[in-house]
Amino acid sequence: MQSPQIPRCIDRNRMKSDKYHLIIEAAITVFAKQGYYQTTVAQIAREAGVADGTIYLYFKNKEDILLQIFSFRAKQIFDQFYDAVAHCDHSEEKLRSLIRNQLEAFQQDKGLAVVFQAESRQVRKSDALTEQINQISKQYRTLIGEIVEKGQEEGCMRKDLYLGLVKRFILGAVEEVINTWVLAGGRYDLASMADPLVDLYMRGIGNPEARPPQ
Amino acid sequence: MQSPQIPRCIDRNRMKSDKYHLIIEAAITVFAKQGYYQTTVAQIAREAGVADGTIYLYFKNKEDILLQIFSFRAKQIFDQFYDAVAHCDHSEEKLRSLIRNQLEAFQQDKGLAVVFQAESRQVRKSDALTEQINQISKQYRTLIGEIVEKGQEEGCMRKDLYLGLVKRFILGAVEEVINTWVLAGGRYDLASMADPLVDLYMRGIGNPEARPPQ
Amino acid sequence: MQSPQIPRCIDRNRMKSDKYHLIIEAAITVFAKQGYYQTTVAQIAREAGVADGTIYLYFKNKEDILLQIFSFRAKQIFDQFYDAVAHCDHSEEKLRSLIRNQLEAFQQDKGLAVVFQAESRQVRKSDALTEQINQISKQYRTLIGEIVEKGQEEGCMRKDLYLGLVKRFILGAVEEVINTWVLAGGRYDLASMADPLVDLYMRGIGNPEARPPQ
Amino acid sequence: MQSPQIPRCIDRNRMKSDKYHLIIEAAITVFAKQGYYQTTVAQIAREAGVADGTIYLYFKNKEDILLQIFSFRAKQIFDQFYDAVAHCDHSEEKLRSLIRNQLEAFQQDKGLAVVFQAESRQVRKSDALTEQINQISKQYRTLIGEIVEKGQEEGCMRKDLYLGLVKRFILGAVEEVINTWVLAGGRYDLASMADPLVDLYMRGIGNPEARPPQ
DNA sequence: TATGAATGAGTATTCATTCAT
DNA sequence: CATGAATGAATACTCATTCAT
Repeated sequence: MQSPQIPRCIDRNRMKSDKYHLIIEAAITVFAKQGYYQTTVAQIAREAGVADGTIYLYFKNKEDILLQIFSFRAKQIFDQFYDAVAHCDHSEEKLRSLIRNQLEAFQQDKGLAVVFQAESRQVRKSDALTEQINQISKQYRTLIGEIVEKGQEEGCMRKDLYLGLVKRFILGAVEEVINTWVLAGGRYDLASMADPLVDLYMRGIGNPEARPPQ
Repeated sequence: MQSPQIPRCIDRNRMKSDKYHLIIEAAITVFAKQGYYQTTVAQIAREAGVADGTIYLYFKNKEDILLQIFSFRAKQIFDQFYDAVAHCDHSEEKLRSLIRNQLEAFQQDKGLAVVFQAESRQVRKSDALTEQINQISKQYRTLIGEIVEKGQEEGCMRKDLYLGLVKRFILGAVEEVINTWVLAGGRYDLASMADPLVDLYMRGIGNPEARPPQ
Repeated sequence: MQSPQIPRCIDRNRMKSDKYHLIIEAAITVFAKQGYYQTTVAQIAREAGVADGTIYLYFKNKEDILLQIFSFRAKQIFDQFYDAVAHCDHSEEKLRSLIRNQLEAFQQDKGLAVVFQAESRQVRKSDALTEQINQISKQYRTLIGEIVEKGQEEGCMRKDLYLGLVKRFILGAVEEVINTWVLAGGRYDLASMADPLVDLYMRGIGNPEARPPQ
Repeated sequence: MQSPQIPRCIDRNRMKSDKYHLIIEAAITVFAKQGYYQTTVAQIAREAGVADGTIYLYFKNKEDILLQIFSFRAKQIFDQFYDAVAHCDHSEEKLRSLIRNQLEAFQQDKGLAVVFQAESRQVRKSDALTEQINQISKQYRTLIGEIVEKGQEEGCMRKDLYLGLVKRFILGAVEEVINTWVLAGGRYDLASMADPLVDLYMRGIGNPEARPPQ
């Protein structure tokens, strides 16, 4: 489950004390509190309990820390999503599982959620970072797209849908739900919103009784 | 082109030469391109064609420029929304009008859209700014809430809805649609997505045929 | 005599108070005392009586200061050499005038002499700097070469000379004389060594009496 | 603290594997390429194939490496000079031998030549280093002085010479010849310049035919 | 001895802000 | 009002040196 991609680190027991993760976690904490640009490298170092210079043994520069957060931690999370989706048969179940997993993941690591929400929208800090972010969200959208297409095959989802829009529709709503939770200080149960949200995805807000069956 | 609502400014002749708007527009342009923190005051000044020091005759500091963008320009826009909504009878029409207006507004001023998308998610630059942003989005959510409640009264919207979630559901989706358009470089017609999007809001992605009528 | 090449500076009266020269002189002083690498930009600023940031209004970076010293100040000096040489008829007089001028110039600005001696030998700080230094010394060697060739025509200098070696022979000796003077703290009259040195150039150290006239 | 005078080390087997020389040679190589201040201790360590910390088992600090290069390697070389001079009878031969030896020595170790040329001119890195450099060049000048004085006794050198100037005259010329060779990338035969150079020392560039015999 | 991860003091450079003109 | 030269506090990053292993 844990990150096998860490450079020059094989021993699983050492991993927890590894400075790399210490710094990553510290950075998430401070980025979440103050934002990337408002955070100094010295603050990350202090939070991690290491010297300023130590950070540069594990990261190329300040931006690289953010890049690693996105590439390493995000991948960890999105792998979970894939697993969760794979274990469901029905496409509506897949969607429900995906949304619940996403809400749970962010609920478990609020700091990471904050960093994602805040920094991924920022304009290009660098090409590498932009690309990383784009790649992640593209993967996510692809996953949603696959679920919807499967749902159309199964007949439980409408066939007259512009897929690109559906993806944004789903992604945007769940992100806003997370965002609101983040801005509220994470004080309520985020995961419990999965089912009502999926209900909205599926049925919308319109009242079918009021509509003449077309 | 020039903003008629400047407080403490009555003389229309002076207004055109007013540096205030020049700087606001320049700031939006540069913030949109580079983000708030990556932008220097000198860049804004150059873009506006004024001296660095001149900016401090109109704005308290760099952050105040962003604050003014949110408070002044945003209010301008959201006033339009209110008007648009007020001219519709039916609540679904109100929602449709709101979404279309929002997409049109951002399509007309892509720079502003970018700044909104990017900077409003950033954690506290200052209390004043955070408050400003919160106030705007609260107003917007209130507007949506009113529309939905009216729709429930009219019977065209489901009554079994958690209103807080519906607001995020609508807001998140439209923002993501805008965001995608921004990231794509604003190269397609954004406003045309209003109707399909509202259709998704109303009907969701589920296929009612496949559901046993409950 | 004064630098007409200063950017955006036409008024000759303002020139003396110009920060550019203030910083150049300060840098020469501090570089001379401590060497380029041992000198901090803050020290130059303090010596010049300006703020640290002011330096970057006139110079691209620390290295650019050294580059300007070489390109601007050195050219000033070498122009003098050309003048001095041009005013002499006889080639031995030209050589004598050149050497005396060089010794006088460095005597008048010991700091500059020190910087030249110390930093011009250093390996490539940058391509621009290396090129600048090479260009200067090449000009100087060309000047010497012309004098020697003229001397050969006039018959007062030997014709069986490898010109490249002669240049180094002359240049090296005078530089070493300057260098010794610098290391001795500049406490004796440098210019007075011109005539004895040229005597050595012309006659060498050998005793012609002891030689069988060939 | 360790090993200041390696030459006295008798055990030949230890010497070859001795890290001390490995590091000295590595340092010369890297100093030659980049200059003292531009070189990091880590680079020397990598070039020597040892760990960074190992260097501090053999040298007090970075500067001590340079000090050792000057004191240890330079002495090695200047001992050769003494030998070479001692084996000549005639003082002109001594001078010739000295110059040829110097050129040969530097030709054989271009790196060392570069380091000498570049770093010895630098202003005080430390008192110990300055003193070391001064001592070496003083020894060299003393040697030259002795040769010249002997030449005066023998009658083959002029007696009307200011000895201090003669020393600089000889030293400067040969150093410039070396310097030029270094800057040219060491691509031609340096040692072959010894005889023409000594010819210049002895006879100068003047044409005795043109001079009225005094 | 040998290692190399960790340290943290030191520095070049940027940039929001001021103020004399 | 307008300017833009000057300021100097703030900060990312480097690298000589140490020390636990």
